[in-house]
Formats: sequence, structure tokens, C-alpha cells
Amino acid sequence: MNQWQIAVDAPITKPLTYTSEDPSIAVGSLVKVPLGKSNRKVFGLCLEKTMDNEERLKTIAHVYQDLPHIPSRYVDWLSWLSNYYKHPIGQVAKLLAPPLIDKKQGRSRKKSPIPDVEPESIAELNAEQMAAYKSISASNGFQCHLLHGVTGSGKTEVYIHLFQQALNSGKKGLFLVPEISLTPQLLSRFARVFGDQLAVMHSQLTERERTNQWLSIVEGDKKILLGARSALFCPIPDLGLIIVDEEHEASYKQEEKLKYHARDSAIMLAAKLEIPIVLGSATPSLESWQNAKAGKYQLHQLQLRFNEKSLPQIDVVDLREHRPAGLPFWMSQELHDALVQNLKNKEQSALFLNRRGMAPSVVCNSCGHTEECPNCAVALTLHHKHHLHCHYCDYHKNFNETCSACGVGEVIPLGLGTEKMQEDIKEMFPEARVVRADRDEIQSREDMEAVIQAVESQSVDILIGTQMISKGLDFPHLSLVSVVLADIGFNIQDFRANEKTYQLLSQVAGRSGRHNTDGRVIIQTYNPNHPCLPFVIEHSYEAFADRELLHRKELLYPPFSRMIRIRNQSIFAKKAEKNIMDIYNWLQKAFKHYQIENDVQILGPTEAPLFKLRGKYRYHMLLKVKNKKNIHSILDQLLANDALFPSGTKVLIDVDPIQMG
DNA sequence: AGCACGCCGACT
DNA sequence: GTCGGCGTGCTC
Repeated sequence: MNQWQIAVDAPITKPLTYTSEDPSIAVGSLVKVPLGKSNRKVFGLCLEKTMDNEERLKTIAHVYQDLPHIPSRYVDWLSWLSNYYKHPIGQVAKLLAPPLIDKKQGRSRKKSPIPDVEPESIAELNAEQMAAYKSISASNGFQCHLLHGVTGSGKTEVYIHLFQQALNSGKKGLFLVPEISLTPQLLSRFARVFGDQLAVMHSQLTERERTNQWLSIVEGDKKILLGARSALFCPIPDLGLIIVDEEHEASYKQEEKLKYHARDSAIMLAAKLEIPIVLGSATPSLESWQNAKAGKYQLHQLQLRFNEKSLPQIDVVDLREHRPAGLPFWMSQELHDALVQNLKNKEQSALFLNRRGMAPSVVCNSCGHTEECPNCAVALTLHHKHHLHCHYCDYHKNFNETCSACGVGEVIPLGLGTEKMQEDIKEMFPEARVVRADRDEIQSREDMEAVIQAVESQSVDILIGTQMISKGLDFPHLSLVSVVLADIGFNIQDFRANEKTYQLLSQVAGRSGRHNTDGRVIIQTYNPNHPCLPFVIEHSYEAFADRELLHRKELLYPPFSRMIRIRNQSIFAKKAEKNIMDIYNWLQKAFKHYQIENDVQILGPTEAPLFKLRGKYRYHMLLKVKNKKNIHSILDQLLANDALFPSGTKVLIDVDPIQMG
């Protein structure tokens, strides 16, 4: 009797055993199997054939004959993902299948998500790019490359040449980008170069479109897949090259379900496939930088801006010394003058503020009461003059100017958001054409496209925006960029705070003066002595990274240790608190038992930074792992211990966490 | 995640 | 007596 280990789509850690005499079944087959007392049919993936003669096994109900087998190296990789990130194997397996696996393959040729553009030949590389290209393309087998190139140095050109080389040798390519930088600009660039060999995968596609793209790269004639992190799960046959652009981006980490890091998982996949992988960034993650310094990754540098423009001039303005004379509190004389100048010269300016809305909080001027969300322990944000909104759940209510707590005081909006900034700007420069790009204004890819189009066609003078405008965008006439309140970024308080601040500031700065005009950047802050600023001003990533790595080493933070975050939540704070203590005590015993007390340090447990979110109370602890030995097996034992997972509380394990909230 | 089992309250 | 509430537990 043939037995198969099947990863089934259910929250089960281990595979289940089924039997089948179907000769077409092999490792990597996509199947349906009966599960539970009702024998409902669920998705499954064949992991391996086993020989033990178990009795009373159920039989595989269906084999998807029309779909190809998942390559066995992808099956190995999936087992690694499940074990490393502690996620049920069948639910990882499902990610490798096309989303509409049960729908008839009506490959509708309606409208392709790939734009129809004029073909374009590949641009020539400059000497620096050519050197990087040559040394990367010389590697064979698994090798991880770090391409460190300043903003505007033309990393994309190098990528394109590398993909072209992969195509020439009959291989396919995978290009991962952060969701936010999968802009229409990038997409049409790749469409022009690779024509009908290009497939695309991102979250804005419908399931039908994603299925079509999946089929076209997995069993069709497409050769290059451009996509956000989920594209990593397309089992591409003959994959010969993976490139991860903006590898430092936090959005490569999925924060729910399978909490994988797409960059790290891509490296593991490349290792299993024995192919090269390229990580690209102007501000590499310290993990990758350290690996390059240690010789684990090959480092390639692009230090010139492609069109030989110099990097923009960066000025820091101390807002504490700024006493507005008819200017809003957030606008310094320097910024004002620079904006006036730019308007006069008909050049474009961008104002960056990482906060949307009219005011981040509202406070009573009599009793000091702050309007808070009833579901989350956060202040409500004011939008549109009279709307209070929670940025963490969908709670909202009307803004009442009389305090609801004391009944007499007047409720005052406090602080600055993009909406208020736009209002102030309109008042100061009524003739200026202003556009705002934040999540309130930009709901879809089309909206973003419209903004880009407006800026490109120079029908905008001042662009105001959040994160959204901080990366990827390339506007020739943008010559002034301001980080209006850099302090908002300074307030992050996990060990990556400096890294994130440096990255954000230099990304934003990189938007300025990319083409014809000299760029200028004005960083406004109440903390001009912030340790990151000198490095940002000097554009000296390496000096910043080396200093920061020294700190990380002293305190044994990643990349000199691994972190594992254990978080739980319950509608009852007491329940969650007891549960996290139980887990803590259990872990301490386990570490003693395995004699690794000195290899793992437990930080906490404490209330999570967002103690109450969507009506649930949250606690967490951080394991700082100096030596990985035994840690995964201890986590497996923890997960198997039912007493630590009482009803009414939910426990989550996050391996290599990025977000600590 | 489903889905059944099971053990208490309000109905014919 | 039995219909159905949703807490608990298992899935080859």
C-alpha cells in the first residue's frame, strides 16, 4: 500500500499520512484529501512517500492532474519555512498553489495587469555598473551578493542586465520589490525591456489575475516574475536568479500568519536551488552589511549617481530656535524661503511627514482629557475638522468641541498631520498647485498613478505625503525635499530605531535633485543632536553602519544574536498576564534543562508597547538568542504543550521580529 | 480553520 | 422529553 505524507490545509504542525494507488502522484503533487469526521475535502501537498504499513488510513481524494508538481527543492524549502517560522506546514504549502486552484482554468485574456508599452532596448552600463554586473554574473551555484548603491546610482540597470543574462542561458528570474515600490514607473520600465516575457504578482491583483500570472510563469512562457514578497511562493521552474531590491525594507517581513521575512526566505530558497541571489539597497540592513563584511556575502558598490549628479545638499534646521513670524509652527524661515524660491523657479518641492490627518490627538484645554479609542490604548486622530479616527481599528466618532469628560473645556487639536499641512500650505501659497499623497487620499494603484502622472507632467508645485512618497519615486523636476518633523521617526524605541531613522532620512533625501537640477534637502527637527544626523548629512552609510554595528555588538542585538518574540493576547488582561508568566516559567525551566541559560536571555515579559489593541490586552517577551542550538526544538515542545495555550488567550511566536508593537 | 461532540436552558 | 446554545478538542 502506497502511503504519502501530506501537508494538509489545517492548523496542524505535522503532515498527515494518506494512502493512494494513483500512479501519477509524486513528491510535490497538489491534492485534495478528506479530513475530520465529516471528511470535508481540504487542499494538500505531497511531501514524501513512506513505507510503514499503518492501518485505517484515508485515501487521497483528488489529484490536480492539470497542475505541475511543485519542484522537490521547493518542497524542502517549504519544510524549512514551516519549521523555522513555526507555522503549520499545510498552510505554508497552500501558498505554493495558485489562488484559484479549484476554478476551471478560464485563462481569460481580458486585460493584462502588464501595461502595453513600446519596447525599449537595454541601456549601456557605466564602468562601475559593468564591474558589479561582471563580478555578480561570474558566480555560479549559490552565492549571496549585496549590491550597495547610492540612490540614483542605477542599480536597476544592473538588475536588468543580470536578468537578461539569465534569460540568455535559458533560465528564469524572480525580482522581488517592496509592495510600495512596485510603482507603475517600475512596472512599465520592465515591461518595455522584457516585453511579453514578464509576469507580475502583487496584492492589488484579483485572485483571477494572480492565478493567471501564476500559470503564465509556472507553466507558461513568461520568464521574469516581478512582484511583492508573495511572488516568492510561485514555484518557478528553471529559476536561475533572484534579486531582492530594497532588501532593508521592513515590509518584506509578513506580520501575520506565516511571519516570514521575504529576503531571508529568498536566500534560503536560493541556497536550496543552488542559484545566485542579489540583495540591493542604498542603505542595507545591518544584518546584510555585517554578512558582507564577514565575507559571507559578496559586496559590490555603486558610488556614483548614474547621471553624474552629486548627492543633494542636506541642511538640518533646529525647530527649537524657530519663533514663527506669521509662519505655522512647523515651518522654519529656511524652508519657507526655499519653497518661495522653488515656486519662483517653477521647480517642484516635496514635504514629507509621517503622519496623516489634521491632528494626531485632541486635548481638553480645561481638564487635560485626551480623546482615546475605546478599543485601543491610543489617542484618536482628528480628520477633516470634525472626525475622530483610530488609526489601529476602524473606530471613529464625531469631534465635539466641548470636552466630553468635564463638560466645560474646549477640545484643542494638537500637533501636525499631512492634512493640516496641506491646509497651511494652501493658505500661505494660494497660487501653488498642491497634491497630497497619503492613505486617506490614495486608496488604489490608480490613485497613485494619477499623482505620479500629475507630478511628472509638472502640473504640481508642492507634493505633500507620508511614507508613500519616501521611496522609489523618481521625479526629474523635484529639487527640494523637506522632512518636516524628523522627530516622529526618532521616537521609535526598539533597537533598530537608529537604523530606521537613517534609512528613512536618506531615502527621502534621495528623492531630491535626481536629474537636471541640483537637489536640496531640509530636515527640520527639535533634536538636531540626534546621532544619525551627521551621517545622513555626509551621505556616509558605511560610517553609520560601522558605528551602529559596534553598539549592536556591545548589547548583543542582531546581527550578533537572533531574536524571537513571544506575544499573547486576551480580552481579559489577567488571563493574558497569567499565560505569559506560565510561558516564561516554562521557558526558564527548559533553558535550564538544556543548559542553555547562558545562551538565551529573556527580556520581559511585559505589556506590549500597544497594550490594548482592538479590545485585546497584549503582553510579550523577547528571547535574545546568542546560540541557536536547541532553541527550535524547545519552541516545538512549547507549541506542543497544551497547558500553555489555554482557551481565551492567543499565543503568537515571531522569529526574527521586526515590529515590536 | 471547520466540524462534531457534549452538556445545560426554554420550548412542543 | 428534545431542540439548540456555543465551549472544547481533534483532524491520518
